Amino acid sequence: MDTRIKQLYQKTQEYDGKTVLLKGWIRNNRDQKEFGFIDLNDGSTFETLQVVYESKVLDNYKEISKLRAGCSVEINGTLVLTPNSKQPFEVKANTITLLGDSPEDYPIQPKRHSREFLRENAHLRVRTNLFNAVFRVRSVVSHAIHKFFQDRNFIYVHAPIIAASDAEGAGEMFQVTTLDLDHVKEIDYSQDFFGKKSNLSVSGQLHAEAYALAFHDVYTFGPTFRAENSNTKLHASEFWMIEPEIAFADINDDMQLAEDMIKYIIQDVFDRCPSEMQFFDQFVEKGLIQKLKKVLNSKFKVATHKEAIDILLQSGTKFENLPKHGEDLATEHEKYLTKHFDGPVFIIDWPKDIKAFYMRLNDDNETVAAMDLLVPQAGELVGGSQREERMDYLERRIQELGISDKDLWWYKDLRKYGGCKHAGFGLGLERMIMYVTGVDNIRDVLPFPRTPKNCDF
RNA sequence: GCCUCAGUAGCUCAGUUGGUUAGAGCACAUGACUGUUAAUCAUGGGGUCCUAGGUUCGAGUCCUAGUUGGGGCGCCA
Repeated sequence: MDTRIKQLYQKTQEYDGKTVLLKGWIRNNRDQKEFGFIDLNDGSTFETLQVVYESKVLDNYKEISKLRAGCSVEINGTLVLTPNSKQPFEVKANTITLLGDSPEDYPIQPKRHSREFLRENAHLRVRTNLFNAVFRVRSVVSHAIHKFFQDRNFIYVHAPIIAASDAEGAGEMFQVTTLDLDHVKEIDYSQDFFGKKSNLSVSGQLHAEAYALAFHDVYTFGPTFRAENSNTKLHASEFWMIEPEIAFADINDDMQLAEDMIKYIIQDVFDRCPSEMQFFDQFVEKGLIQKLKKVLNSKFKVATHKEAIDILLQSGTKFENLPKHGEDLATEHEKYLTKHFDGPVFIIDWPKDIKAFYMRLNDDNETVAAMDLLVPQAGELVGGSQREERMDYLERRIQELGISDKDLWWYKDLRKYGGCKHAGFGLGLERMIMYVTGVDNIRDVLPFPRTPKNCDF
């Protein structure tokens, strides 16, 4: 039975002097006259293992010394402690067998590559330190999110991925159809698969609300699709979102939940990915660990939209877009605000005209109980609101915004039957990973990113 | 969608005012080396200078179009 390198790091003393069988990929191979060193990675951990091999032990020494980065090998050897060396232990090989060769044109070399080059080799880039670390953290963050909610008795809801309603008024959607578009002359949606026009989901929120009004506390966690022609470091056409929804709760409960969740995720990544975090801190964003520790130990700031605009107006900064009461924040405004507050900041009480129909109208009749959490680098990390639970208010907003409500009858039923105040938010998984790792491009935290004009792999 | 920058060896890049045979580091190949760890040292091979067209005695360099990628902004939970 083969051993994983992670086990060797976890129980080094137990393996001292023992024979182990390892399978993995060569990261680097340095040979000398009578002996050589292989840096082996088997994917079980960020760390590599140094394997020492000697000509007097291996009968295939010459061949092994020629193996290049990328080769997969099987190694039978003995673990020895090396307390005086750079690495705590190494494996002295008894036998090394080549399993899969790697020709000299293997794109991943033991050197620095540009992110752009690695994006074009998305199938191989995960073999580098950076992407190995990013995608292990992505897995750990995903698990942390489930742990956080499950520990709090939240129900995990699988919202549908295909939906007919575009009630949210969100942007462009990917259409789903089985019509033979190459031949159909006039499109008749009643002849389409669902008998009506359907799209990939842009949000699971409305469905989550239905389940929150039965389970009290729920969350969704799944892929989301946006067909916007957005070309930025923060936007992808396919990404993952987490959308908790809590009943008998208001906007303050909502913000508290978001803050607790984000801190929980950060702590869990610190606990489970210390090597990865060290790597990010050293090579991706200097001071990352300190920044996140500070976030863990401080209360998130809160400012109303009006206060935020005032701060911008009084800043003396010349913005390309003039900050204005009642209007949305531009990217440069968000950046200024996160710098001003020196950490995550909730912007609350947004003008109703620039927010969605389902957000609860405040008593001033001008603003809604919405909150956006802004963080440096990842921009809008969380967006949420208390939902409008009052039927008459909801119907008025639907009318004001000219939304077709024929698909919303079931959503309104949630108010008609046992309605209650409730709230929720959406967290962009990729933006969370960007924030935690310091990686500043969303295309580098998605395994095979989809963006406009790019659906390779 | 708008603006902007770039494309030179497998990778990262340099390339002067338009001038003779286009360079470096890493990688690769061969060799040296009894503890390397982004090993080191020596030698060597490796180029459709993104594509097409144009200006010129002469284009990697200048012009036009296309294409691919980066960045900024917008759109956007």
